[in-house]
Amino acid sequence: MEQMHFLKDLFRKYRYIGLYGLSFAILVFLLKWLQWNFLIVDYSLDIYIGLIAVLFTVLGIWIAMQFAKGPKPVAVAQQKEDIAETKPDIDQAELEKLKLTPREYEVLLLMVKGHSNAEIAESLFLSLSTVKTHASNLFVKMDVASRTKAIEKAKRLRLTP
Amino acid sequence: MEQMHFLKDLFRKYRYIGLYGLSFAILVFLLKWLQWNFLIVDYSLDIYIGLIAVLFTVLGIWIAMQFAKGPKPVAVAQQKEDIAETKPDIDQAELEKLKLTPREYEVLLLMVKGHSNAEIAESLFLSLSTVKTHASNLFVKMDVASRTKAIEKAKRLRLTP
DNA sequence: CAGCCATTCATACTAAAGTATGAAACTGCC
DNA sequence: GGCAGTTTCATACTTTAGTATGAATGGCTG
Repeated sequence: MEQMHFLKDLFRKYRYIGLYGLSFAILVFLLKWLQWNFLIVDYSLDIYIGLIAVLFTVLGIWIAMQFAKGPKPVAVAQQKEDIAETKPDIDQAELEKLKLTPREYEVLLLMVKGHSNAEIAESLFLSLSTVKTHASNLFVKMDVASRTKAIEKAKRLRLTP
Repeated sequence: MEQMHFLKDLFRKYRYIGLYGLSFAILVFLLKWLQWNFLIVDYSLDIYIGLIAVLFTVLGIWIAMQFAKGPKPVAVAQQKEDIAETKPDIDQAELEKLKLTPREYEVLLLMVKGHSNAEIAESLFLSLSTVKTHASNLFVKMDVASRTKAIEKAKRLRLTP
């Protein structure tokens, strides 16, 4: 039981790294395939190189985007500052008054985008139960009675991009 | 004078694209250099490919980060103007596409304000049942599955003030 | 006037949201 | 190590939202 739980935790922690690893592996296969289908037919090496360059540039952008919107355990304060810099539309003062936890804020962001609890659970790799807990605590802190009111208030106080 | 200003604006707008182009050019030179210094010495092609992959992944991440840092002061000002211009009015065309009945639109307006079905019923002097009917028909016409998605779509398409 | 549409409401049902409570594990801090 | 706060999850429950179906009314129109 203990070990099962340990493995579960391990999986959760390194899920993203695993995903990137898998993606990388798939790319390598893709490259090998390209190598056989382009080089053998005696196409220019430059084209092959170019393809790789574009492919990996896209990969890099994708990775950066994943990290940008992904979990940031400690760097939430930094993230908030970044948002404050890039999206002047957010009322940082109002946001801090509410004392939302990073996770609660993430849930709020997806809520505002119109996602259901189930969808939020999938996006954040959480159980439905956990999302409900975050949502409920969120409503208390925001002093609202439902998600629609939370969305309205978030928009009105400019708490979200 | 006019033309100078125009060129200045042009430069400002496409400065980043220029920078990326320049970076890209430098990279291509770098690659050619690598090609001569590795391939000629008969190193494995795979190592060369690997280097390119890593290099362009990093390039991709860098590009993404540059964009993540966001549009600069001028762009932001422009963005604000756009918002100021476009926010107050309603996209009549999009609204008419949906063919909502007047009553359905009233319900939608209150929905966006965060009201529950019960509150809407009170506001419009209707039974809860009727509000539900309007809401349900509304969702079909808007092609959404829930009120939160309807709210998000209404905001996005600027169907409400 | 018959037909269409909008509006209203009811009933009955399913699905989702929201609340309450308890619990386990981790983090950062003194 | 103990403590406060965060995160995660479960279970059980109530409330609200949403769907389906049917039906009555009134306005408008060809």
